[in-house]
Amino acid sequence: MYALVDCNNFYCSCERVFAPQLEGRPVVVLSNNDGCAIARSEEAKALGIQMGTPAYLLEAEFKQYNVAVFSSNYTLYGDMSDRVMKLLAGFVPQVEIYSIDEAFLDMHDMPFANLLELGMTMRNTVRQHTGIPTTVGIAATKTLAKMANRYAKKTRRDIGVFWAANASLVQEMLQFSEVSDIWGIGPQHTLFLRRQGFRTAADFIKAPDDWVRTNMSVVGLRLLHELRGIPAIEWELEPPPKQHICTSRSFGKLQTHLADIKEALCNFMAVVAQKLRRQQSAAKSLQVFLKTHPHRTDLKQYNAAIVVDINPATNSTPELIKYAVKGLEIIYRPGYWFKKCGVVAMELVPEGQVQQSMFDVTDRQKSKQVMDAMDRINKSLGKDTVRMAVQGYEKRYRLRAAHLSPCYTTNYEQILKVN
DNA sequence: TCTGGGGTCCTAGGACCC
DNA sequence: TCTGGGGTCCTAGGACCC
Repeated sequence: MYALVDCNNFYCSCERVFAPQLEGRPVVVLSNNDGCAIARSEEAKALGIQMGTPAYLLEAEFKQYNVAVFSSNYTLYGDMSDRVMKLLAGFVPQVEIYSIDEAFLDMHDMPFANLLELGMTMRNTVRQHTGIPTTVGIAATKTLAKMANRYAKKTRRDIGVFWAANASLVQEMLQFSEVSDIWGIGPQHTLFLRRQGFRTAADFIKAPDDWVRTNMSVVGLRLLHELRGIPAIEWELEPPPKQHICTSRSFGKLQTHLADIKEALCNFMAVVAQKLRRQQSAAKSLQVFLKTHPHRTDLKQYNAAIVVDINPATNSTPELIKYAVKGLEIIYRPGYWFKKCGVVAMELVPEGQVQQSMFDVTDRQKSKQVMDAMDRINKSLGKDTVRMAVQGYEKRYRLRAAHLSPCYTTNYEQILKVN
């Protein structure tokens, strides 16, 4: 058996933990740059506020219904997530952290008769220790556990747990779930399956293997098996090293000058470099890209990207910044208003196995020590304590974040005060 | 009068996830 | 004025090799 535990309206719930006066009030959390709604409390969902709606279209509604609006505060959500995951890990032998607000739990060695009770205990504990409400779905495979979780939300609101404990409960859940509700079935396959006459998951599991293989590839076939109760998706207990690492942002205001864009790009490059070091990888190439604003049809458009080879592979911030700037200078064109730029580290290799170049004059050992020291300082004293001069301090490009909450749990200056 | 077969690697594009 | 960001996996087709 597998359990899928997920945090209800996670970002909104995090904001509410530290602002309990918001209980009962609609809460919305906006994406980066305060662009669109990405998390909604139950009250906000009831108002009909859809996931992904641009914030500017919601302004009147926010005012009318006294919605509490927040910019996204990933530092806070990340820390709250760690706390939830640590608690869950105390209950079962294995936990796979699937996303910031979800985890698969290995229930195979747990006392079978009590799984529902176990689910409720976990849920209560997480709620009590972190303030975050969760929902638990328990079933024979990961895909069914996902479905059980959704089913719990729809039909077991009171206890917040659903266990597909026997064939008739599984069938009940499959019949309730539309094909579009299945984890792994997106808009394209939904359309296709509906046209073929499949409406619910219960319909879909009757489809012949060959037909599914032909029309939906091995991914679809795996899914089919999972829905029939045969596990086909492996545990992924520690995340494999990433194959690409990207950082990109929209600018708070459109930018046109190379110097400003360069400053932004250097900051993004520094973030990527740090992520590379954290997973002990080095990059053999970089992609740098730059875009104008696609929705501003009144302005000239220009989108460009370039791949820059790196030799030898590196994860040193100053070295990577040199390559990124080189790429930017090639693709940059004056006279445009740019909305976004970014950098992707590609062809990642383990940092210990970097092929040395004969002509390399850099002292790699020393450079690594400098980066280690920088990462340690930034970890203990806050990010960006030590930075490259080119990263600048102006941040003219910076994101809009007009409704940011304090970092209650990670910054002493911003800790909650109780009077 | 006529042009094999089998394999690998790379890339672009599609689909999906949170 | 105004629409996020960061990933994965799979497949088909082309280039190339022997």
